[in-house]
Amino acid sequence: MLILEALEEHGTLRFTQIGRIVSGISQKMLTQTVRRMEEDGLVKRTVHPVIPPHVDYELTPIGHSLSEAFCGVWVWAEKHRDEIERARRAFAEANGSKRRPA
Amino acid sequence: MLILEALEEHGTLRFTQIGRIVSGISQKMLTQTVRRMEEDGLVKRTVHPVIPPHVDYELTPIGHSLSEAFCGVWVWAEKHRDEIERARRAFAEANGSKRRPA
DNA sequence: CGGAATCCAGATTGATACTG
DNA sequence: CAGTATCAATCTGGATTCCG
Repeated sequence: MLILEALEEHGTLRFTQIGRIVSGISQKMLTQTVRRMEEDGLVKRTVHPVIPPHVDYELTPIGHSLSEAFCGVWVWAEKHRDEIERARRAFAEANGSKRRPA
Repeated sequence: MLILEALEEHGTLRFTQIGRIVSGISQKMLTQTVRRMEEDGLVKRTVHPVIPPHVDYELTPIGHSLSEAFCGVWVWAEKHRDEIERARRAFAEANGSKRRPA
């Protein structure tokens, strides 16, 4: 989802640019994920045969449509994140104390 | 997502009923998932102290809202499933043959 | 019925080193 | 720059058994 959103917002990006935007991802996971997205037809991968190598990634129409589909979830997450956090703490306080008494 | 949709469509359900609707899920995963959903405040879990035990699950308002948020993804998946499948086969034929020559 | 506890094979992932 | 290859550690999920 993060890569999807990165490409949705920034348009065409290079490998390391995606890596910087989706900070915390290992280059292995980045490679695997963009490859799978390419397989699925969500992204187009363009290799420019120059030295040093230059590879561009951009969303396909299907990729864009998935990004839009996820928009609702994205908005939901932002909106309810705090509420979820509170629910977790409330649950921990109600049930956790019975399992891990002081 | 499957559990969420099951509860969204059928309303209140019992443990084994969810298991039947979400067929293929192990009871371990079912337990884990409904527990996490309960922790997150997405579902309400009601235990009726009778023998044999009777436990009901239903979505909370937040759970319903998440279900709605996922609706777009759900529709997208149905709509583009075939397209994704085709893209995968096309990719396999274009690239796989170079790595695994006949 | 609705779980909890245990065991275990296999999938994921990060870290690291190497390459054209 | 944009990867690939490999190892090790972790995490996951399924199967099984037991319980009130």
